[in-house]
Amino acid sequence: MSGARKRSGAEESTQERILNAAEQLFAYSGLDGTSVRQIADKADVQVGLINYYFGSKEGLYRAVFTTRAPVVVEERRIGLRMAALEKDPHRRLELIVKAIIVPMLNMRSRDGSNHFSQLLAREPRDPRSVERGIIAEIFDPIALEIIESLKEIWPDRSDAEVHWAYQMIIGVMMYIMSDHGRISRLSGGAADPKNADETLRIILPLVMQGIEGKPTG
Amino acid sequence: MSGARKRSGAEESTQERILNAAEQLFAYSGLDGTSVRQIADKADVQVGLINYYFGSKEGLYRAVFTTRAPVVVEERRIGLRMAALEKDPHRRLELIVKAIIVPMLNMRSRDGSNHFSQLLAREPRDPRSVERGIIAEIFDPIALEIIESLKEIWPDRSDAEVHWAYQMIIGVMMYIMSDHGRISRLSGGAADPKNADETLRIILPLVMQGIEGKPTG
DNA sequence: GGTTTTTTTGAACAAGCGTTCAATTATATT
DNA sequence: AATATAATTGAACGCTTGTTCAAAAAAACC
Repeated sequence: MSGARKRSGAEESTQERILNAAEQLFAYSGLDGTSVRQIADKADVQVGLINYYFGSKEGLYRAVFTTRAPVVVEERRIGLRMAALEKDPHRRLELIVKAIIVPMLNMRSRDGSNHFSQLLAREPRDPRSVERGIIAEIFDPIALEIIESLKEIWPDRSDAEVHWAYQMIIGVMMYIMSDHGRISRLSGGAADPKNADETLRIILPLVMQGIEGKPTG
Repeated sequence: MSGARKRSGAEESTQERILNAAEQLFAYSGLDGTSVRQIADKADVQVGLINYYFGSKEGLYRAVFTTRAPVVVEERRIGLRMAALEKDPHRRLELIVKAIIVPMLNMRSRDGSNHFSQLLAREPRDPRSVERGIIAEIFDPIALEIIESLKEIWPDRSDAEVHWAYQMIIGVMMYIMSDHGRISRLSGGAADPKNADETLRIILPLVMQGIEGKPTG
């Protein structure tokens, strides 16, 4: 039954197998909709090992984020540093927006963690996410860095204006990342977020125009 | 124990009490995170009555949508008809965008159904929502009507462009509706979607500018 | 006022849940 | 080779899950 256990040279550790299975199932069915036994089955592992390695089901949930999220955060940080080198405000802004969106699109097409983007889009939409504090812990710091970068471009804008602009970028991106076929269904296939390049090409000017004009007055 | 059972003249029926309790709990904990016993307790009702009236837990979940959603859909339809009377393209577009956003904001501040907006923002973010088909059944028709209205304003835009513009409006709105304090937390209270008027005042120009410029070229 | 239908009760059902643990096997250390 | 540590097994724990159902109460009907 074990199937793909010791296939290639680089074999997965037990923890990794559990994390991969958990990522996939949590992304599809959520924290409550996934049972530890489902995860254990998919990982080809005994149920007890989940508690042995991760303490609890929620511990495993948290572990998925702490192992996967740093990749996105680091990519964003690099993009932000590159943006800081650009003098032209318009181009600088575009680089900042790209620093936010591109790591997310990358993750979607990356082999090992294509499910994590769904999970990540899902988590902050859950009211109980606030209690867990995962998003606050992992993503608030980089979010504040991004907002600081935006403030440098817009010294005349108020805090609220900058924050709302930021939220608009995140909002559009998150919405598209968490789409499960409705966009394609409604448009008869004309618009499809599965295509990463196309999505960026369309979304970028939409977002740029939205946030670049002076909001009030 | 029963508490607020036969208080005022207009007393709630058993079904209504179950629906209200379900709406609230589903909004906060999701379909899987809510148990029928929690709902029964909150509604001050026997567990069996949920299956008696709604067949199953998912039947109740579905019933919450079919009883609450038509209000939003109808408000949008009315807003769309009003927009059709406006000749100026810019103002027409603004009325269409308002027809999308305002019913959602209204629902948030309405007494009986303030939790439904959270539930509604949550449902399409669940991958299994596609299997349930609730969103497709209830909201696809009005969505297509809105897109048709947009096409009338933009006869030169491609299907994909119009659909992406529509998705951007919905995306920003949904993101803000499903926020659970992060926007306020990050901005130190400067930006807070709890304030409906303020939210519309800020979001409207952001979205308008985003979709009004010609996307490609 | 008696009869039929609807609603409510209270309890039970089997199945699944997350977690624990002693016993066993494998790996690393000395 | 003997010992100590880590990983895995297999089964059990108590509890909650959604659903069912016969019996009792209430409401509607003729």
